[in-house]
Amino acid sequence: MKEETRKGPWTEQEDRQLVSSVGLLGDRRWDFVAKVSGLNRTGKSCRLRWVNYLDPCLKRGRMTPQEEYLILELHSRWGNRWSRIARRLPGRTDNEIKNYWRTHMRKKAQQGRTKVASPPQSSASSSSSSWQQSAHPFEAPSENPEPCGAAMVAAVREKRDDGKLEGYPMEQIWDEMVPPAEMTGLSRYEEFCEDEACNISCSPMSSPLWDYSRDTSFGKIDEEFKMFLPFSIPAWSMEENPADTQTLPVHLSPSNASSSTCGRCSIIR
DNA sequence: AAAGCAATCAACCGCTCTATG
DNA sequence: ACATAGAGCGGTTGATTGCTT
Repeated sequence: MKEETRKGPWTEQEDRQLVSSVGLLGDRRWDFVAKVSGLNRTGKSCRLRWVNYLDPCLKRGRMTPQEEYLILELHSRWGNRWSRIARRLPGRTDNEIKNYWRTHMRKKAQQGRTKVASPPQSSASSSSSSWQQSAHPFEAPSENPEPCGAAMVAAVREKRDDGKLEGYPMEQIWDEMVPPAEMTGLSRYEEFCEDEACNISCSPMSSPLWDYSRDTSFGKIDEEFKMFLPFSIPAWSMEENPADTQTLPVHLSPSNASSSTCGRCSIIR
């Protein structure tokens, strides 16, 4: 009988195990990492934990206005392509951005959309003229009847999805919503048109063991890898009944798990 | 103080994509 | 060309936290 893989929240112990394993094995081949680490988790789960929480490249804390703006802008262009958007926000994960969008931005967009969809009869219709007066996209709508930036984007998006812009040129939209240059450091169209060229990403963590591992069968690896690990592996995965939870003799933290440089954030790790 | 509600975020699920044999 | 496994992605859920009444 094989023990079921663990689910749910990660413990500190598991985190440490994963960090040290990734430090040694690299952040690829997650099934392998999961197995060798002795964690009773799926590779998928390990990857997620690393990517969304343990990776030293990650930023913590609130989104900055610049980041907020970028998210808004990129979402208007790419839709729910979270990972793609995340590549433009170093230190932020797709999951984080996705959550953020769901809670903050979508709300804003919806607020604005409602206003756009049903403009006050007395005003000069929902034409571009009213949008032009709106303040910075991230200013809260408050009593201001004008749609916020998110609303503009939402409205524009609806039109674009249609394939029609209905006489409202993108250039104009950009002019209305783009913040001062120093805010994003981007040059609008050029910046976004390059698209896939923007591969700001962490290069996979290299590991001396890595090349070795990919050519080797698990059966063989199991024994051979034990000697590299800073903690003892229980009978674990190869046995029917992985026994104890081992304690780590090492003091590993995300910042000292390895000494390679992260290409995405330049953090020496 | 406590109950109810909303917001937030970590984690899982199912699907698709990609690399490899 | 096809099958398979692993990785990645987006959507969703559930637990936790913070706020309001």
